[in-house]
Amino acid sequence: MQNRLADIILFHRKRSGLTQQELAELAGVGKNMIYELENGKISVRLDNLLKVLQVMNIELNFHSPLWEAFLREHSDAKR
Amino acid sequence: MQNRLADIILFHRKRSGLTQQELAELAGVGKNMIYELENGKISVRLDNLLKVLQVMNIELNFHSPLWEAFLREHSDAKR
DNA sequence: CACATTTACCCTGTTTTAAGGGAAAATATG
DNA sequence: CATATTTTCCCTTAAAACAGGGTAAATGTG
Repeated sequence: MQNRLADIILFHRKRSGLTQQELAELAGVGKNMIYELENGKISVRLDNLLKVLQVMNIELNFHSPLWEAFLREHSDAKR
Repeated sequence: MQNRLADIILFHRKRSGLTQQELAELAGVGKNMIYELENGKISVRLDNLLKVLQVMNIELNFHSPLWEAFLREHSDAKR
């Protein structure tokens, strides 16, 4: 389970009952891109990755101590 | 705050007191790449983005209902 | 075990990112 | 207000991703 991204993609695709080809078409990318993604390539383009994630309802998020503190400060305005 | 990634990068860079140039050098990418990242370009290469995030201690993670359920099931072995 | 489907992995041409130089515009600082 | 620093954005060249075709290997299924 070292390369997480590849696993997540594969796992979701299988669960969705899609072939690489079908997922590629749904996401609007090439079939090779899906294959490479599932096989550990990390030099893919971010926009393409995002398309694939969207199809399978996978959310992407960032966090760091600094950013969380910032968000906390600025969410006070909401409530 | 529509384009989150750009904001996160900018925010962290400023907090770190780095110029685009310096961040680029630390991450081992070109200066233009940092500029573009901070200005909403999302067709950057994932490996380059990861390098930048690492320098600033920003974690990247994925989540989806399916994946969380899976992790929960398999974390039982740990305890 | 035969057959159908899917995946792995080649190859080709096209398109795009990436790096880094340069210089004007914007911003910071004495 | 003058000057130094930083950012924006143009240009060029090289490297790499991308799409999609093809086919053998692997896997699934009757």
